[in-house]
Amino acid sequence: MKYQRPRGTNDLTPDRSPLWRRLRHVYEEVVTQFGYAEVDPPIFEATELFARAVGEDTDVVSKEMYSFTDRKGRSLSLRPEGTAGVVRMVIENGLLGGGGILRLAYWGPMFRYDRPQAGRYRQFHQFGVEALGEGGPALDAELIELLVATLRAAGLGELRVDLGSVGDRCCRPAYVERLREALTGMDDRLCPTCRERRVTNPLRVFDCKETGCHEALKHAPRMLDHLCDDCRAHLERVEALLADQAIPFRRDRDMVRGLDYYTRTVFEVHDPGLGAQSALGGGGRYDHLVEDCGGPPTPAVGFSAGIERLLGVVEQEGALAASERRSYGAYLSLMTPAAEPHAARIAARLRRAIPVEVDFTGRSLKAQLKTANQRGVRFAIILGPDEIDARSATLKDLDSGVQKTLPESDLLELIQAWLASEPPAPRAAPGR
RNA sequence: GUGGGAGUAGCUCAGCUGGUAGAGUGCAUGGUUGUGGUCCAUGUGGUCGCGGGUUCGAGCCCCGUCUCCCACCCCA
Repeated sequence: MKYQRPRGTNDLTPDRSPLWRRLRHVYEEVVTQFGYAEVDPPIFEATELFARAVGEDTDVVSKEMYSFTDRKGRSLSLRPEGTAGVVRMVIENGLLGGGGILRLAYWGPMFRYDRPQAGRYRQFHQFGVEALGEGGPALDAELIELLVATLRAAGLGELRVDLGSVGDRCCRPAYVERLREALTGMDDRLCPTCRERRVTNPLRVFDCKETGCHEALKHAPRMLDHLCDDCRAHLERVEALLADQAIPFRRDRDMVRGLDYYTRTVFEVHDPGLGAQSALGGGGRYDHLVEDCGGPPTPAVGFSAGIERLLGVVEQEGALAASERRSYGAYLSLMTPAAEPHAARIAARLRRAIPVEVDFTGRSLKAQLKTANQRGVRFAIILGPDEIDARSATLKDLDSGVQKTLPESDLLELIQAWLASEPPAPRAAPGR
């Protein structure tokens, strides 16, 4: 094979696109029901935006970005996550002036140079929401509820919500100091990178890849145990609201998310049946990001969810199984090229009501009907020399095998009559 | 970034101790003069991922490389 797709990318092939479209539809429905408006920032932005928003020291920024310089020497990067772009858009377009909560949703491709694995790709897709302008815990709970609602609407049953808090500007500095002290005590057991992190960004030691560091950190102090009163109250309020909505969750003291901008609430949703890459979505509060990016002080919360992973679970569990087949469509079989004008005229008329596919191949009628059957359409329309002469068409119901030749002007009427009455037997093959 | 498994027909896979590449499915044609799904017959199908090496001879052994899968880790 001469060309293959770049490592870690996927082709959305026709057999999977119907399911993809149904997920997209579920996302649109739920997001609309919760009052979120869709936005779509570009898939590349100034590298600096991501470095600033996500954090220079994070894995994502330091080694997973697809960065390039354009023809004028500017450094740009394919977006590794969605929040930074949305925040930039909000500030640049002055969307915060409206009062009330600004509720936004997005869906699109993200890029991270990572080692591919089941459920982990270099180009992957996320949908997510961002809610700006309100700092109270009720909004955090709403987002978790929205995420869970979407996953349930996609047909998932068992879900696990992990909840934590990374503190705020009141309690985090004190905790970081405490952590730094603890790290100093175990200096000899840390890798060189972590020894450096101890000075620059102690929180990042928690996502070190070295097994030795992992062991050493088992008993390091956790943010969750050192929250200030406000942060603790916030977390407990979120938990109470979730309990009230009958959303099962558990506290996760080890949760440290890979992006620097989070404050207070952080959460992830997992599917227990998924294996190593079990996180379907995650997010949290980011009360200072808008300000840090040059906007007015604005508290906010957001999350994103991985569509490929969701698709995997949906396929695996057979949820959303009913296929999107064009059971009401028609397949036009031409027995001679002379029927082409006739076919075009009929197709144009029928397409106002039903999907129509025309077979121009000149193959045998037998072969064309076989294809019609595979397409899963209800009707075949046969156009041969007799039909051309009489300006008629032969309509065949592929479910019952019944067929009738009639003037082309009466075709649509008969199709609609046949559609109104259920076919005698259930359809044999589901087609695609 | 680390470790393990795999790559053979469009698809799913078999291929012994190194000795002339197989099955199922799909596709095509026929059994049917202009009629699908089931069945039968016949046919079509290959850079054995790519590059190098060992050998009289490599799908099989060795080295390199690419890709996929699984796990660690991280996350979506």
